[in-house]
Parts: sequence; structure tokens; C-alpha cells
Amino acid sequence: DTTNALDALSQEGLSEEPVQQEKEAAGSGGGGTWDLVVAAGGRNNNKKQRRRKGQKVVDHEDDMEGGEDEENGDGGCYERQREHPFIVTEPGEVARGKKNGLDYLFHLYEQCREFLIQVQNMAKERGEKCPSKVTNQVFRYAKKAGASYINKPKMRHYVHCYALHCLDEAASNALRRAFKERGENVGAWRQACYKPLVAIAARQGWDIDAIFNAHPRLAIWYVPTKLRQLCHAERNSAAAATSSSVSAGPDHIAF
Amino acid sequence: DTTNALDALSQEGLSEEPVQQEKEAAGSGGGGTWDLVVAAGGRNNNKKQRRRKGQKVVDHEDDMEGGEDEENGDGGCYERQREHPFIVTEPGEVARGKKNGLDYLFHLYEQCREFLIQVQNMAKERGEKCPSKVTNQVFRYAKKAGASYINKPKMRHYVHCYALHCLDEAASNALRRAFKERGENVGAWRQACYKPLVAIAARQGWDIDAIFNAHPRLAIWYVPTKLRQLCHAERNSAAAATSSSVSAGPDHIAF
DNA sequence: AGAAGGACCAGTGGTCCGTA
DNA sequence: AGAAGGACCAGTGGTCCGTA
Repeated sequence: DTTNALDALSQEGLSEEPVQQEKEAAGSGGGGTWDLVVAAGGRNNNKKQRRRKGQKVVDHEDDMEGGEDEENGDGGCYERQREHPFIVTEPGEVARGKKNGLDYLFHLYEQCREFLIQVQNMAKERGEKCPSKVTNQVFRYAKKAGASYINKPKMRHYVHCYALHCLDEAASNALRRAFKERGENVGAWRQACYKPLVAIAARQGWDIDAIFNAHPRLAIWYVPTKLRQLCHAERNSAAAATSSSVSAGPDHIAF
Repeated sequence: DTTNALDALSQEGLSEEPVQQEKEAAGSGGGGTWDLVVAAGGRNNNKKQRRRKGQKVVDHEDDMEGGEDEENGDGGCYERQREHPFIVTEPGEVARGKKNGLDYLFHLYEQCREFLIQVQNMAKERGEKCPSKVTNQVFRYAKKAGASYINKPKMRHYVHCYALHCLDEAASNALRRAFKERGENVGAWRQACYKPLVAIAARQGWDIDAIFNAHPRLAIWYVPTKLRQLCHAERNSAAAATSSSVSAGPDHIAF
């Protein structure tokens, strides 16, 4: 199976296939999982990589060559590959089984930062526009460099969790321990990360952009829409409460 | 004609039509030139504003209603309106005739800055993402606010001229006087603005982005691609020259 | 059910080129 | 000819939803 640890952090590998990969292949020039999986498939590795089972049809040009439906073949039918799902782990804990831990999640953010720095250095050398954030260009570069396990939806999904880890590691660690103990799933932990961040924003004048920008490792990430909205809503509530406790203005409901 | 001065800076109005407008209508909520021109046309002001003569067909839905070709009508045929072209003027000089001067050009950059500030304030109030540059959103807002004479291609075209004005007003003024005296056109003056900017960049370590960002009025503008390229090319040339004067390395041509 | 990520989409930065 | 700007286009930020 996939448990030859490649990195002290976690179980990596993929959820379907026992294909080993070098996770720290950044800059090594490709040759990652996807290529191996395709080669192992034993067919369909001619011409461009074929559309996978279930993938949406966007371009009808190379549809159905040979009249053979991929849905029916099962001998050479490789499944779509994905990273193992995250589970809530304590700091330092390695996830067991086909799971990834939260130290590994945060490690992905550090890897993205390294890819960004490489993209920035290349841009500067060439006299091109230099990105200050992790942009599509950086995700494309990461993929090209072999880090196929990094993708935009995933990284954006957990940005605020990483933010808490950066801004208040003690609080982040405590939250992880509490949620692990209670047996909560990753989604519940992820939701719970918002609240302490809003509290931090409250203490610092509600400017979540300024808070992100003041932290060197966090400044390269876009502030997630939902976090921004929560800070805004909470600021307004707090202002209304403060104001109504002094005087019930015309646009507040005193209680 | 259009010479009732609306603003001490320049002849404004439009190149085709004697329609007066309030240039400082920012925030007044529309009612600018275009509406007046359409109303003065005397027809075609029903339903949505009709496509103007020569305008490209993008949407075929409301094409040719009534089978009448606009090309043929000349009584009610209003021409497409444009701002007067710029001419090279000295500092303080108001352009005469159907022309606009360079103080007016630079004034447009200041107006854009004011529109940006308004957009930023609105974004902050609403807890939305706050632009730090003059973006499409700002141009859209300017248009909505009645400043129909502001548009993206124009502003982007002359950004580096405004940059020189910000960074070295004396040099900018001298260049304007020289080009006016020689009777050069705006295009020639615009081209000539690059060189002193590259010289400024040379003195400050070639980082044109840092130079823009260090100036509060300039920081809100994207560095123009061509200026960035010129700085990069010139830096490389300078480095090669310096290097070859010390030792002719393998990738330099000594001379 | 909970979760990973391909793919889509509205609106961006950039500027060309049909127009005046 | 010189110049203004509508309109286009490739690639963006953002995230949904078909998939595993």
C-alpha cells in the first residue's frame, strides 16, 4: 500500500492507487503521479491524455474515438485519483490509514509560498509583472513542477484555517485537540476556525486585510470572502450593541 | 462652439457636437453628454439607446428595426462623439481651438484617483474587497458618475507621462516646453517621456514597481508594460556594459 | 454522509484596430 | 497623418457541483 512514508508529515499517496510519489519534487521538472498512473494504465497513453471517466465534455472534437465507451471497460479502467481526505489531527500527529493530517495541510501552504517565491524570482529576472499573492499562475507552476496534489479549490477552502495557525498557533493547536477529542470531522473543525479569527479582528480594529498583510506568510493569500463577511457582520453587530447600550438610535433596535 | 470654458484647464466639450457638459459632475448621478446628445437627436431615443453609426455589431437581436439604414439618414444622424485630441502645452497653458492641453490630461489622473477613493470608501463601508489600483470597477464607476470622458485605453496610454509629471515635475515641464517649441505632436512627446523615467529608474536600482509604489499618487496606477520592458532592457544593457568594461565574460560582447 | 478538485463563469487587465 | 476609445480576448479570482 502507500504507507512507505515519503515525508514525516503524513500519509500521502492517492486514494485509489498505490503509486508512490516524491512530494518534494518542486522544481524537479514533472514526472509526478499523473504521468505514472497514465503509464500504468497500459492503454490510452497515446496522443494526448484521454479524458477520464465522468469528466465533463467541454470539447466534442476527440469524443468517442473507435466507438468504445470508457464506462464499459473495467480491465484497463483506471479510476480518477484524489488525495486522501484530511482528518483532524493534533499538532505533530501523523494521520493513519488513507488520511492526511492537518500539519500536512499547513505544509501545503508553505509549499505554495515556495512556489510563489520561485515565480516571483523568475518574473523579476525577466522584468515581468511580479505577483504578490498566490495566483492562478502559481498553481499552474506548482502543477508543472510536479506538485499535482496542490490545487486552487483546496487551498482556498482552508485558507482561514491556515490563517489561524499563523496568527495564533496556540489557539489553533487547542482547537485541533478539542475537535479531535470530540471526534469531529474536518468540516466541523474548519467551520470552527472562523470564530477565533473574528475575535482577533475585533481586537485589531476589524481590518482583516491589514491583519493578513501584516503577517509575512499570510500576506500572500487572498482574504477568504466568508471571513471578510463574518468580520463585517460582526463589526456591525458590535457597533450596534455598543451604540444601543449608550443610546437607542433611530436605526438600532435596543434590547 | 464649445469654448464656454467650464474649467480653467482646457477646452473640453466634444469634437463633433456643441453640447455643453459639466466636467466636474462626479457623483452627481449621470445626465452627462451622452444623454443630451441622444435627446437632441430627435429620434431613436425610444427603448434602449441605439447602436451608433460604425459601431460594431456584437448582438444581432435589435438589428435593423424598420429596415432603415442609419448610414443613409443625415438629418437626424448624430456622429460618434469623442474628446478633443491632446496637444503639447506648456504648464499653465490652456489649449485653444478644439484641443485639450496636458494640464487637463494630468487632471484626469487626479479625477480617477478621486473616483478610486470613493470606490474604496464604499467597499470599506460594505466590508467588500477594496481595490488599491484604478481598476475596471473604477472606470465603470467614473462613467456612471457622469465622467464619460474618462476611459481605460486613454488613461493607460498616458500613464507614464503622468508618472514623469509626478516623479520629476521640473523635467516633465522642461520636456513639454521643448516639444511645444519644436512643434512636435502629442505622440512624439509621449514617446519622449519614457527616457527620463528610465533614467530615474537607473538611479534607483531599476525597480520601477517600487518607484511607482513609493509615490502616493502614482501607486494607484499599474506600471505600463512598455515602461517595464524598457527598464528591464536598459538594466541588462547597463549591466553588460559595466561587466564588459571590467572583464569580457562569455555572454557579453566586449567593444 | 463528508470531502477533493475539474471545470465553469463573470468580470479583469491589457490593448488592438475600426473609426473619426 | 495622428489620435480617441469601443470592443475584444486570454487568462483571473472565485467556487459550484458532478464525482469518488
